[in-house]
Amino acid sequence: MKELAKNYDPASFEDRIYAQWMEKRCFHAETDPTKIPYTIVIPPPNVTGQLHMGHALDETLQDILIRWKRMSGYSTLWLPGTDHAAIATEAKIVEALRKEGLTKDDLGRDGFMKRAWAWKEQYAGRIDQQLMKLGSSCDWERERFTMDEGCSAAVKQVFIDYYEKGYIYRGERIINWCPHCLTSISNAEVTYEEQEGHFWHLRYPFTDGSGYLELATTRPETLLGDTAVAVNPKDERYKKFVGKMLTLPLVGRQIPVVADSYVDMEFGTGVVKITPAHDPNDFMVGQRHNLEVINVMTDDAHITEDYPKYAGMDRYEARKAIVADLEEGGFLIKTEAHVHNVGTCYRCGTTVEPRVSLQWFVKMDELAKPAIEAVRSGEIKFVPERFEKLYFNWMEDIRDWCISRQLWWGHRIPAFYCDDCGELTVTAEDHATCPKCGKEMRQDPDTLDTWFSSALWPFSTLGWPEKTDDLRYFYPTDTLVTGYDIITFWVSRMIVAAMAHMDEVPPFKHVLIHGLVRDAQGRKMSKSLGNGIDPLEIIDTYGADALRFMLATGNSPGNDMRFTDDKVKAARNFANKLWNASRFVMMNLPDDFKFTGLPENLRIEDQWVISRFNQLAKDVNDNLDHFELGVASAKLYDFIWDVYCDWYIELTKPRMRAGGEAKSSAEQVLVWVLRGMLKLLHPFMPFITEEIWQVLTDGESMIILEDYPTYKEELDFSETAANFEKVIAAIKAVRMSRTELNVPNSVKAKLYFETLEVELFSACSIFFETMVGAKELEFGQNYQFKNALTAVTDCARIFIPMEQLVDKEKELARLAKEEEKTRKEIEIVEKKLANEGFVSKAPAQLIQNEREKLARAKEKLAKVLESIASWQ
RNA sequence: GGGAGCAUAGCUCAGCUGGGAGAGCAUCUGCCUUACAAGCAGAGGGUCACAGGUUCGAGCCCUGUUGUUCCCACCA
Repeated sequence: MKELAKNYDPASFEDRIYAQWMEKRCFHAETDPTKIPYTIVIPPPNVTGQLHMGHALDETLQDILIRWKRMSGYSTLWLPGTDHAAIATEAKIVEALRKEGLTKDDLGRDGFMKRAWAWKEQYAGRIDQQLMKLGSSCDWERERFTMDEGCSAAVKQVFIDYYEKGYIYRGERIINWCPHCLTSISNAEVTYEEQEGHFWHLRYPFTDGSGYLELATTRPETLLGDTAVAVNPKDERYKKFVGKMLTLPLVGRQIPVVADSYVDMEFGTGVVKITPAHDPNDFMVGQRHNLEVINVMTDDAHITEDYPKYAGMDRYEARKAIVADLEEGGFLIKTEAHVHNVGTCYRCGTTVEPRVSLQWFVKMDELAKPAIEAVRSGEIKFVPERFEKLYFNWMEDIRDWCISRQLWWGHRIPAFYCDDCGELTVTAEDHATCPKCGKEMRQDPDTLDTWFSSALWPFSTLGWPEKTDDLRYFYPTDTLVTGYDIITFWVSRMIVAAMAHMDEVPPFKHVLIHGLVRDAQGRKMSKSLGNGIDPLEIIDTYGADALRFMLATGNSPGNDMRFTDDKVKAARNFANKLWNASRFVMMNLPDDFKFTGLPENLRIEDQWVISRFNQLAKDVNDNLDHFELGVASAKLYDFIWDVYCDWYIELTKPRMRAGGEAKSSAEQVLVWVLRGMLKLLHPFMPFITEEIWQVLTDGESMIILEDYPTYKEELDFSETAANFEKVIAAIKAVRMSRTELNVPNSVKAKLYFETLEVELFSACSIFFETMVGAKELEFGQNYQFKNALTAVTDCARIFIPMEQLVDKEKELARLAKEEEKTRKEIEIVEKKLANEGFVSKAPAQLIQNEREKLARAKEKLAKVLESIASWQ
C-alpha cells in the first residue's frame, strides 16, 4: 500500500487532483434522463484582474452543493456568471490606452473591442487559476460563456420582444450621469455620502421691481439653468406671488413663480429655485409646469458655450465664480455651512451629475408583477427568508430601468436610425436599411446595461432561444448562490426576465443569500482602503481546502463574516489533523490489507463510533438540505477531531498492538469510518479527501465518484453507544481528578470501582489502563482508603489510591466543587418536577428524562458525599 | 422619514421549528503518551444588551428601550 507523505502539504497534490477531475470529466454535465438534474447559478466573476474574497465565497458554497448533489446521484450543472463589470472593464482599457497616448476614437469601435478581448483573455487565465480550486466542480470546457459569444442572440431577442410589447421606450429623462466614466448609471449604482457643503441664500428680484424672493441653494452654479421658482400652493406667505415674474440674477432671464406641492414649507425659506435639467425633482416640477429644460453643462461637467463668462469651467470652478459674481451683484444674502448627501458613482467615486438625456428604458411595473408573485407564492424561496422583504420592497416600488450605457464594451442596442428621415427600427440584424427611404441606417452607439444580459443567464446559457436539450433538462435551475448586495441588481432582474420569456417558469427554486466577507476590523474590503485579501495568496499559504472550509464554517446564511488569518489557520490545522489520522491508520495496515467492510463481531467501542457516524451522516444531509452549510461543517469538524481522532483511534491502539483478530477487526472499522468520513467531508475539503482516498484505495477509485453516505437503520446502535458514553464519562472523571491533583500520567495506579455496571467497566478495563494509567481494575463495595483520589460519575465511584501523599485540602476542594455542581443540578430538576404546570403540560418523554436525570444526579451526590466523608 | 440585521465567554462567532448555555482563538495548569506541538489531557471565564409580556418553561416568541450596522427614499 502507498503511504501518505509525512507532512500535509496541499501544494503537493491540489493541482494534480484538479487535473484528474478535469481529465476524467468528473463534472461533465449530462442530460441523463435517469438522473435528477441539479442546476446552480452563481454570480459573475468580476474580470477586472482581481478576484475578491466575495467571489471565493460564491464559488465555495456552490461547489459544496454541487459535489454533495453529484455524490447523491444527481446530474449537476453550474452556470457560472458573465463578465458583469462593464464600466470597470471599459475604464481599465481606456486607462491603458491613455498611457499609450490613444483614445477609444483612435481605435474605432472594432479596434477597441479587439483590444478589449485581448485584455480579457490575458486575465482569463489568472481568474481560472484562482477559480479552479474553489469552484472546481465547474466543467469549464463546456461552460465558457461570454457576453458576446454565448448569449447575444438571446439579448437581441429579449430586447426586440420587450420593444414590440411596448415595455421598452426611448425617452428624455433625468438620469444619473458620471462625468468621469461618461455614462449614465442607474439609481442602484449611485452611492450617497455625506459631504460638507454650503447653503447659499440668494435674492431673486421681481421683474417689476417690487422686491425679491429669498431662497437657498447648495448648487449655485445650476442657477444658469433655472427656469422657475417654486413655492407651496398652501403657503400663505407666498400665495400672492404665484404667477409673477422674476429676473434671474447674472443671466437676466425672466422666470415665473410657480406653485407646486413638492416644496416643503418648513424647509429653508419655503422657496425653491427650479433647474429642470440638473435635478430630478426639479425635472418633474418642470414637466408639470411645462418649463423649459436648459442644460448648462457638457458631458464632462463643464459649463457650455451658451454662457461665455463661465464657459469651459468645471462645475466647481463655476460655482466659485458664480458665487463671487452673486456677491458682487448684491444677490447673496448669506452663506451657511450645510451637511448634505451627495450621490457618487459607485465605481469611480465621482459626484454624479443629474442630467437630462435621451435614454432607453424598460417599463417595469407590469413586468414586476409576475416576478413578485413568483416569490410571494413560494415558487422561489430566499434563504434566509428575511431577504424576501428586501426583494418586495424593491419590486413593489420599482422604477423604470434605464438600460442604455454610453460604453463600447457590451451588447449594442439593436436599434437603428435613419439620418435622412428619422425612422427608427429595432432588429436582430447587424445592419439595417431604412424601410422608408432605403438608406443604410446608423446603429445606436450605446450598449446595454450589463445586468440586462446577466438577467437572462439562467436560460441564455442553456441555449435559449433555441429549444435545446440542455434547456429542457436543466431549466429551471435549482439554486442561485449570491450575496445580498446584488439582490436588486441581478436576482430581481433574472426573475423578471424569466417570468417574461420562459412561460412564467421561475428561473430557480432557491436563492441562497450569503453575507459579505469583511476584513478583520469588520470593514468592507475595498480597493481604496487597500484591505482586500487575494484568495490566491491564501490558497498558496494554507491550501484551497483550508480557505474553503474557513469560508463555509462558523457563519450562517446572510450574515457578514470577518476574514482573519487565524480562522484559515484553524481550518488548515483541521486538515492537518485529518491527514495525520489517515496516515496513522494506513501505516498500521498490513501490506496485504483488503477492505471488506464492517466485521461480524463489533465491539462496544466499534458500535459506538459507527452509531455516532451514522447520526453524523443523517445530520449532515439534513443540514445541507436546509442550506445550513456552516452547521454541517462544524459537525464534521467535531466528529473527525473529537470522536474519531481523540477517542476512537486512541481506543483502538491497544487492539492494534495486540494483533490477531482484535487488530484485523479494528482495521476494518477504522477504515470503514475513515472512508465514510472522507466522503462526508469531501464537498467541503475536496482536495485532501480525494488525495487520502486515492492512497487509501491504491488509486483504484475516485472519491468524487463515490456515493454520499446516508443514515442507515441497521447501523443504529444507540443503546450500546449510550452505555459506552458511561465509560467515556468515567475516563474523563478519572483524568480530571488526576490532572487537578497534578498526578502525572507516568504514575500508574490500581482503580477500585464501586458500580452496578461491573460488566460494562470490566469489559472496558483495557481503556482505563491505556488512557488513564490504570494498573488494573477491581470491583467491590464500601471501599475505605486513607490516601486516594476519587472520581465520581452518575453510575460509578472510582478510587485511585496513591503511594505518595495526596493533597487533602485540594482533593476536598475539588470534591466540594463537584458537590455544589451536583446539588445545583438537583435543585433545578426538583423545582421543575415540583411544578404542577410542568408535570401536567410538558411532554411525557421530557418528564421521564427529567426524572431519570434527577435519579442520576442524586446517586452521584450520594457518592460525592461519601467520598468527602471518607476524608474526615 | 421607511425597512432590515446585529447585541451570547477577553476576541471572532454558532445555537435549525421554545425543553439541560457551545466552538475556535486567547488565558492558565500539566504533558515531547512513536499519527499529529499545526499536537495531547485538563481548568477558568457568560444576569445570552435593558425593561416588560406570553408560556409549566424564553438566548429563541411578542411589545417597548438603548447601542450598533446596513438598505431604501428625501434633503432646494
